[in-house]
Amino acid sequence: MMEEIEIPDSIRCELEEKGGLNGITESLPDDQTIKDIVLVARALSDPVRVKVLFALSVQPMCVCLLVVMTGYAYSKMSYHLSVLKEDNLVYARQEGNYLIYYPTDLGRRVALWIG
Amino acid sequence: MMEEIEIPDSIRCELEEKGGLNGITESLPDDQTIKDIVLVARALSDPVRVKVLFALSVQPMCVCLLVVMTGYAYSKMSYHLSVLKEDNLVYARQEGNYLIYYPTDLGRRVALWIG
DNA sequence: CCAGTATTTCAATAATGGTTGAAATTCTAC
DNA sequence: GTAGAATTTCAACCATTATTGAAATACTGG
Repeated sequence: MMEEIEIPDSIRCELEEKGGLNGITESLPDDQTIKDIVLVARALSDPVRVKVLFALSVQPMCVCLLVVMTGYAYSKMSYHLSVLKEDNLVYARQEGNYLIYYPTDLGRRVALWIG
Repeated sequence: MMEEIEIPDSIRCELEEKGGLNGITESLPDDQTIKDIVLVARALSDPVRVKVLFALSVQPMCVCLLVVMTGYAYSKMSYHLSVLKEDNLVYARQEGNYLIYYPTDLGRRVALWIG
């Protein structure tokens, strides 16, 4: 994959100093890292999920509290929790009749991070 | 909005120390902040956009280079650039026949941030 | 003004993600 | 084991996002 391609002079110069397109490509995060970033980004791409992640970082909660907090129906909340869970930002522990959701380490870091 | 709701003891106690649901709700980021987070997250929720943002943070480029770098068609790349642009992570300047894309300050910060 | 190159826009389609309400699951307390 | 509460799952539907190829735009050099 070579640069036999017309590009403006202003760029050609800088680009060659950096090892051309190949040089730049090699300096980028690897595919797995990018995948991980995308997963977290997708989990945060809905306002209720961001809110829930922040809230759980302050205080672990059962679903019934999250339902009251957001005004969402159980099934809707459950869907959004499943997205957060799949992407490893929260996890749940059963306690009696209740499921209590907690942020994972990653979830806590992300919440701090963007807060 | 009150906590006249059944919740497990293990939570009730901690929760009340934190001012109940209302206390927690008030400690969360405001709606505008959450909206901003969601915008950035949506922009990063596709691998090619993440890659492009990183690459531009190393070296501003015309679209033709991004097309070579990714193997994407122009129209596809153009679409993804428009998403990054709308969400204020990149901007473009015309130079002769070329459009050169640069990261915005926000874009640069985000790239550092998640790198 | 003409031809050519770089890029965007558009409309149609495909894919993914979110919402809904009802039914299923899992636990508890009697 | 039955009844009841908390939560998830499911299928159907709606909404948003991504892909495609063709046509439009905007610039350059002659």
